[in-house]
Amino acid sequence: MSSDNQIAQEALTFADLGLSPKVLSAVTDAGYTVPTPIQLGAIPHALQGKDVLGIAQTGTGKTASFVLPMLTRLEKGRARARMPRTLILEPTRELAAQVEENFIKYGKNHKLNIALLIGGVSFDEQEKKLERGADVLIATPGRLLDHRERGKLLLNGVEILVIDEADRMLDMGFIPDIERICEMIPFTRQTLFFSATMPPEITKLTEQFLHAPVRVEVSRAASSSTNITQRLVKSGPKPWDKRETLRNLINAEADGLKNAIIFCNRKVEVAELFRSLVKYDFDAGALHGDMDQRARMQMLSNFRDGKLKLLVASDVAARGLDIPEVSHVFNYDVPIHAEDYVHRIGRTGRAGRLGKAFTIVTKSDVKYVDAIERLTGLKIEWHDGDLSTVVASESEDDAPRRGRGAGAPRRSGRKDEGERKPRGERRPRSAAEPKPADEKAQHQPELRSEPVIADNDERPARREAIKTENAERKTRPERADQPRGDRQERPRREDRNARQRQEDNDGTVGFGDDMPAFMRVAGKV
DNA sequence: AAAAAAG
Repeated sequence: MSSDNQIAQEALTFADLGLSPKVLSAVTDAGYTVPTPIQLGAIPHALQGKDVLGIAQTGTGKTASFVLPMLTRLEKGRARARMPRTLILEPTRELAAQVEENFIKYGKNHKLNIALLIGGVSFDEQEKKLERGADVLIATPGRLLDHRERGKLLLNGVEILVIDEADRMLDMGFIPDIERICEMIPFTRQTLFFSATMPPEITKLTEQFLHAPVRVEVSRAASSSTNITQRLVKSGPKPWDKRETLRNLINAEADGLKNAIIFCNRKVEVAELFRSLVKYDFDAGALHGDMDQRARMQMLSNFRDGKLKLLVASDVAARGLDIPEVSHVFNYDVPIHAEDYVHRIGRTGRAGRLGKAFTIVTKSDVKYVDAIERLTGLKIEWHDGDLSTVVASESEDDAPRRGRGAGAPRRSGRKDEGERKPRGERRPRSAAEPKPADEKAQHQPELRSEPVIADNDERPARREAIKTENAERKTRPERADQPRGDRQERPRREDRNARQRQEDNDGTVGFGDDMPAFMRVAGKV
């Protein structure tokens, strides 16, 4: 460990790490000169053929810390048919694709065959690539094993094995698969193993499959990072309350909001919230695991390229995805598992940038917030007053407003909202309805919110640009390969009331009738 | 109270 430190102190640029000229030139072309701590710690050892145990979050430069030495080592030798020379295991399809992009970027001076084996796409092309002999094989476990069972893949030629995001593999129940795969690969391989955390199961795995690993640990940037401003935002409990809270928040943050990921706990909510935001003319897209794979990729790349401002997503997007310059994370739902919170907000404030993370909290979420604060050891401030200042009402579903004393007469027959259209975004009460006088004081927001970086002079132009791009995007024939045919079941309501939007962003983007079918799918029950 | 990954 002292040797790591020495290397870290002496080697200050990529040129000092022992990478090949081809790799170095690609790194330089990509605009990088100074390695991150994980790269400094891992690359020299990886080049020497040692096993590495890297404990690091994404956003720390972890991917390059195995891609670059692998490329250097791959310069000697050739792949044989169906016998890949290296294997990288990733927990999600998006992460796998992201690693492939890294190999393409940094391997541009090499002639390497790269194969990406992930589910949701056809086998044919993947098999062709295997047949041709893959230098680099990047895979999610399920599809990899599938190929192997079909006899299209032999793993006994693998020289380097990378297991990435091991703790997430654990969460997702992949460990048995990982063990199986590890056992198929020769003992003589080099193993590079990465995990953000080291729960006991993972430690056991490393003891089982790593040989005298060099341990490289970098301080967790994301979890305790001070460059992310975190706030809790009070909200009423109903979907329309939360959606309104979110809209208000997005509008209030408009000046500093370059782009944002909005996390929901469930796929259904992703689809619903997405539809709602589009209806309100926000530049939004959606991403969750039930979407067609092509659409997932498309959404992600649009968001990454800045063609899409808001990405409504499930936790498929919570970990690992490397999207630089996400300015905001909104937790539309408080994550049930506290660790997920850390991963979600880690999508912003990356690479030393400033980020903001807002979490919408209803009364019933308080216990989850407590768990998050316990985990992170931080008390998260309220954005504009805590829940005691929100409408004191919200017993389950009725109670338009529990004015104290003689309650306002309930509207009869409104016990369940069966006949109401939740999609209509109607609010059960008027926003202008005054609070009882004795509660007014509490209603004042604490005027101590953080300063916002002012760059509003460029904003309108930027918005226009985004709208234009969005309009282009929606003309893509996205639904061509959509298998499910339940679009017509849902009555369309295209008669928008003009009063729905008194905001300035009435440029009418959104999908309207062009909304791709996959967006609707998850909303079905 | 979930999501993800094989189909």
